[in-house]
Amino acid sequence: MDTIITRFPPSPTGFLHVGGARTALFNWLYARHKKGRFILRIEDTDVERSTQASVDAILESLEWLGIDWDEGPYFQSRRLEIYKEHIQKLLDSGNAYYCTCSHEKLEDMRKIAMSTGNKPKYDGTCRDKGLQKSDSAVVRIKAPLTGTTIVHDVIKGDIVFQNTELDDFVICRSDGTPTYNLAVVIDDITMCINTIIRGDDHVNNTPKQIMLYNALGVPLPVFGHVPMVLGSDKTRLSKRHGAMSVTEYREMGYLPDAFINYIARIGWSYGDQEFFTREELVEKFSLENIGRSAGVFDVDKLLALNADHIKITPPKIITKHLAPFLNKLGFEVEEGPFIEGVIKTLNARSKTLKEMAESAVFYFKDTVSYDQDAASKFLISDSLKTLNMLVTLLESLKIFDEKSLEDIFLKAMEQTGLKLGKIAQPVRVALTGKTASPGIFEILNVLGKEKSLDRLRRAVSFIDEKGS
RNA sequence: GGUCCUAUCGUCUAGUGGUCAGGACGCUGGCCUCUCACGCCGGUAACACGGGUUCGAAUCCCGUUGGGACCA
Repeated sequence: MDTIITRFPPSPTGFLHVGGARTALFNWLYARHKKGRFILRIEDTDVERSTQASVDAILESLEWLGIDWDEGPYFQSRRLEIYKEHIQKLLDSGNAYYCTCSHEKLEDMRKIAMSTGNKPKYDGTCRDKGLQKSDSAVVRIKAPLTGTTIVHDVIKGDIVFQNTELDDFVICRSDGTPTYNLAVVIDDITMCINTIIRGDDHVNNTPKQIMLYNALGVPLPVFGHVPMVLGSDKTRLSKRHGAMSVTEYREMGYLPDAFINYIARIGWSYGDQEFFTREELVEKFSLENIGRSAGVFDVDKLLALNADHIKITPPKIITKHLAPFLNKLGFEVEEGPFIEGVIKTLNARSKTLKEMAESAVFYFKDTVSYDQDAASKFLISDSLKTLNMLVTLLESLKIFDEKSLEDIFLKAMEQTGLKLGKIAQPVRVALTGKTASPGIFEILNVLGKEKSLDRLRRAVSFIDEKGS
């Protein structure tokens, strides 16, 4: 079998959005699964709206998602000569012709067609005139007048279009620039793309493109149109549905692997499986399992998947992703056992990295700030005796690990006759300032003897001061 | 308006003529427990509608309705 070659061709007119990311992902997954090639092409023929900033944003997003490309990025704006060459070929072979119909004439044509209830399409005035090139001439394709054009879609099945619905569309404007469909087809042909997976907003372009392949005498690629990703109200995803740019998801604290896991599962499935690592996605992806109907983007589900990925991702890797969030809160992160220990106490408790960073703050602060309610409830004179006892017991502790810490608390329970529940809360507030936190043995262990003792002593003096 | 696509719990989906219509998220009851979580056990909830085809349809066909996209 031939090498599978797929591509992702974004227009640099904005950031990479969720739908585009999924299209890129599907093409990438398919290429990787088939050990083929994945090509990135920037469709920047719309000079007015294309910006370098958008190109940068798109590349940055793809990199974050871990979608790498084997060729490119190619830029359409630098390929004008190639398009011209092929347009000339079409002209030479009689499959295209020059047309000098004016805008006004075209407009009239459209109005008449509409008023008589017909389709607004070019009537073929110049089709057989054999016109030569001139300043105001555009180039039109000579479309078949009868019959049907069938799109053999691997996802949707055969889609039949009546050729009478199509017309001699323009492939080259009077200024010599190619139109969208022409440029796409020439690019796909010259880049040897044999599998085109794209959003189903492109299905109506496909018959036109097939006509171009036929006119050029080039075999058709495999087409697959994936259904759209919609917002919660089932309309096209837009700002009012929340974040659209994939970089926003990075900023909200999602792991790239969780994000691709989630977007892959909109429209694609593998039996009952919900959770996939990147490797599993590559291994199990197939075009056959892409569904036919549009899917709604559900943040809750993304969140749940993110929590699952955070749970199973090794702390060392989480460190890299978490660091920027901690930095933003004003803390420097040093790779190593401390931060990894912190992560181990928090990874089952965090749905996002942002949330994890916020929960980790108490580990980094030199002096913990007590929540008012927590302090007034637990840092009270009743707790003084236990707190002091724990300080003494901890001071004498040689080996500071979770096991011996637990023994210490057992001892304190015996001596005070209190249950762990009673003892734990004041300690928790002393250590974290809050009533909700990871387990106290874990925290003590991560903090280490000195910091732990500091915090307990400070709680003691806090109570003393308050009492006097 | 025309063309095209589409229709299983609120959401993502499994299902390919015979299943108590399964899973996940959400919501919810309980267990576990040093708090909060995690985890575990249970519950809630769907085949859009109407005709066919068939001994039998979520599954096949045709309409209707709904949703979406594209073109203008």
